[in-house]
Amino acid sequence: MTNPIPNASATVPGGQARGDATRSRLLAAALDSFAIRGFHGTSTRDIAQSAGMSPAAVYVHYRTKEELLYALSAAGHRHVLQVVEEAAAMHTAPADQLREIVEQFAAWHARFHTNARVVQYEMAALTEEHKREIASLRRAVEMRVRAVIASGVARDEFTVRTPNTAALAVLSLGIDVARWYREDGPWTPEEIGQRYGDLALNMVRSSRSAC
Amino acid sequence: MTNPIPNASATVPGGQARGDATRSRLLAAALDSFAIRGFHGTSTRDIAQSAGMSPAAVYVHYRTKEELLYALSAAGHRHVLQVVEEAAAMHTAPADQLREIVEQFAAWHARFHTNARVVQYEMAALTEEHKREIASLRRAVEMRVRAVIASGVARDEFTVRTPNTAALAVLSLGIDVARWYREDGPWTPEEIGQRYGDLALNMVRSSRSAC
DNA sequence: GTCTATAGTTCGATAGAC
DNA sequence: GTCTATCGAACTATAGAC
Repeated sequence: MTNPIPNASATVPGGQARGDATRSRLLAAALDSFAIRGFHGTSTRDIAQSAGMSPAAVYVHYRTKEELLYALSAAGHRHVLQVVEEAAAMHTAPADQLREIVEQFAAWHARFHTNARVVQYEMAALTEEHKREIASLRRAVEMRVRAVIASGVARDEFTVRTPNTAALAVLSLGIDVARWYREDGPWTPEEIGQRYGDLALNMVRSSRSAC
Repeated sequence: MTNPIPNASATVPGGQARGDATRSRLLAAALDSFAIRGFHGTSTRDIAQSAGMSPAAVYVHYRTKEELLYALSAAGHRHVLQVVEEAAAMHTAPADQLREIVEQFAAWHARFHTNARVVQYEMAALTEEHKREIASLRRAVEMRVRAVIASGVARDEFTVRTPNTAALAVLSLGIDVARWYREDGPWTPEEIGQRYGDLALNMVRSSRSAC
């Protein structure tokens, strides 16, 4: 799995390679600050200093601070949607699909927790137009999870009585990982994914109804 | 259930009643702004204007903007801990206790979603000392949920293999309500509580193991 | 306890040299 | 594309009159 932030060093030689590398450094610096202090708690001077350049140099690459946030939010949202789509495509049985989706979704929020914090908690700082664009990516993720749960219910493999609420709930499990995850914590992203995948399957298969 | 923000109108006549009423107005104004724009996205001028006073008048009642945040965060945390303790005390069977806790916890995050947002997403803006004090209240909530799940596992009423992860997960369900809840949404806080209570019970009683 | 006025700092963003 | 220098606005918080 690749990093959600496009890296200039992966682009073809020549062309915009050097400029792209600087943009990547800026994105990485902004991501760290936004994740720790939030968009409004971060100054453009903070970002410039982390990226090793003057405050003015930032504006050669991004016209506003919000544009930096948008680039990070969009890249993260597109990446997480791709991860969810690929997880669903790996299986045909709804139970396998749901487990895989939750596993990858939760692991993503741990592995890329700084980007995940920006994705999940800084949407309010986007311009209205950017907010709308991001919202459609989020809708796509939710619809994918709803479809998997609905198909499991239709096949009588899931017994949950409120499938759309269950979709929201399994997404909440993964999203909240971005809030509490610490790199020096006791679990790896993969372990978190596995445990949450199990719990999510339990959620949609009520023990009462199944017995 | 009372409001998490202490209201001056409930205090005895005389004494600090008038001053308390002004403090309550300030707290309410700060809460609204912090919930929508975040601590760093809110200026003391915003708060003063919402409360109908001059920017300078704020400082008669609170010495810093952070002190306002701390008052809101502490009141919210103390309230949610009380709600969880009372929910646990209502029952003796772990299944009933867990359902009641999750029901009340999730409903609280919907009913008091502005306070919940401050409680869950603005901790980083507190001073180190205030952060430590709040952290101990949060620990108390988590330990209470862990104890209920552990007792259900000990009695073979719950079959979950990772009880502490399950405790974290059921709390995540409730906490994330603060992020997505809208007052004009399709569900009442009570409905959310009931549905999430069901889902949480499913989580700790794996259908596979039970059958 | 409220106000007007403002000190002193920091903010986002720009100008212009190299 | 980077820098130094800075503009104009907004910020937290305080001073002092009433």
